[in-house]
Amino acid sequence: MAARATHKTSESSDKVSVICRALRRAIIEQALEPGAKLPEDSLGERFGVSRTIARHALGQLAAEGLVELRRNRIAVVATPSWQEARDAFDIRIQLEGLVVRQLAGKLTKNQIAELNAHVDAEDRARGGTDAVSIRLATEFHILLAQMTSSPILVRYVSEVAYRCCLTLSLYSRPHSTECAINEHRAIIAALAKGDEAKVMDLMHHHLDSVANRALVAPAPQRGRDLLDILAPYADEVTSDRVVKLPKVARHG
Amino acid sequence: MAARATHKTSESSDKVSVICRALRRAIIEQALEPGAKLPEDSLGERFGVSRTIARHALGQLAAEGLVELRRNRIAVVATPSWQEARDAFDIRIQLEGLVVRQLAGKLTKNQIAELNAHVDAEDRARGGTDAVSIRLATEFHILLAQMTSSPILVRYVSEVAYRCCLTLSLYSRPHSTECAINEHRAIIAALAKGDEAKVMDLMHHHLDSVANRALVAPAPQRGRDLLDILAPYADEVTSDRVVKLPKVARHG
DNA sequence: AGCGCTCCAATTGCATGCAGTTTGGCGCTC
DNA sequence: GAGCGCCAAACTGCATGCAATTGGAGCGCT
Repeated sequence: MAARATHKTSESSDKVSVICRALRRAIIEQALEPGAKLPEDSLGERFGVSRTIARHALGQLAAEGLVELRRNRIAVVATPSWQEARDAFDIRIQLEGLVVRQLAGKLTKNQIAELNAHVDAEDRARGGTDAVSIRLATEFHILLAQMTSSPILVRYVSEVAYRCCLTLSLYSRPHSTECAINEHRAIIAALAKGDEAKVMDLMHHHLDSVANRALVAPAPQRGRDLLDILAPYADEVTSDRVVKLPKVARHG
Repeated sequence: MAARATHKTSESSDKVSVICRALRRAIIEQALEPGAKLPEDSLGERFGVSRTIARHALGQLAAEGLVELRRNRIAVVATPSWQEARDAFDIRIQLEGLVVRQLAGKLTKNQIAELNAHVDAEDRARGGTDAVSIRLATEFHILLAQMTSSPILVRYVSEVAYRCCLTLSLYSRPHSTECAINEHRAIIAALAKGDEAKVMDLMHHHLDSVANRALVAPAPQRGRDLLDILAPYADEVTSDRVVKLPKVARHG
């Protein structure tokens, strides 16, 4: 029972890691929505630490892509563009393909039981809020990744799954988690049977359908900053006056 | 001065990012070998910043997997296990497959020229040290990733490529970069022709062969004084507080 | 000599303080 | 009323200081 897969890279028990975990969870449960401000002072006060620590935690979360940090500006919860969301799902499909390929036919009975227990928990949570359902669904995938015992794979799958979580809260409409739960069960079954091709296919379609359910309109561009949109166009302008557009209000 | 296409996500111009870049480069050029100690004091002294900043930089590099951080212990350059190295290459193959799939047939003339120029540089560097060759080869892949304009893909490919760099310095024998250079040229050609299947295949075999050439047997490393190693990297730091000469005696 | 203990230098963990930058509101002008 | 500039509050960037922990040298015991 080697469940003690503590990542040596980070996530020990120092204060920074605690704050990271708390914020990460708050973000993926949508308690903190994309764009929410995260001033160092407030965080420090809230968690009973100094600004130094809060700052460090924000740095870590920025490295994971959950938080956006701009010099001299208040940190905010990341608001991925639609295209970034799409990219994140593409990457996720590849990575989780790697996971199930490694896992097919190699799961112990205990592991299968653990997975089933998790999905049961997802089932029980169906009555609750969407946020909790989404978190549990995400954690199912992370649990799978952990079973590979590959720290690198765990880290990347976790990160990208959290990112996808974030985009779900931005672009998805009221959620229907039930089919996802069934797909989870199907994946477990195929993994147990050791049918690698089948499980790869299942996982691919599972993630693809989640992505498609979530990322509906090709051009919502909600919450996207005008300057970002115009950035590629400004590159071709040679005048030095393009740098500063007046503060144009977003229509909306 | 030409407009810098710096990504805003991180790597701006604050001191932490500068130190991260310097250390990252020192690590992938094997000036800092896996296992090398990175005390906050020494880093701060060398780069002319306070320990707070050095610490923050170490945190970022740890998040990228280049540095290992253990509570109350001196940070060290990461020493991936052989298995982790193998996993990193597997992930890399998947991610770079995504890159070339997106890029096949979509490159502009300028981009193709840029790629060719880079490989030319690799060619010229063949007489130099292995470290530089390895860095250039890695940067070729990162350059490809950047052409997807997908920040997420760029970040993950960069990270995992750096990690692979690290393992190369641990497990590879005297390098033969020439075939890699030819493979780079072949990839460019296939990308330009838009032959997606071909380029996927080429990239897959390219990375696989690099991995197989590299991951053979461990090689022992010798240690050097940190401050000496970092001397050339500290030049980029613009601070009057930079300490010019090491004043820490090496053992013996 | 070999083994364990103690103690101190080295180093990290964290808070606080100060300086520089951004934000947003207020009043002034047109 | 809309725009512009100014100023204080809020906030970040960074250095420094102090307490806690580590590890290793030196010392004594067996």
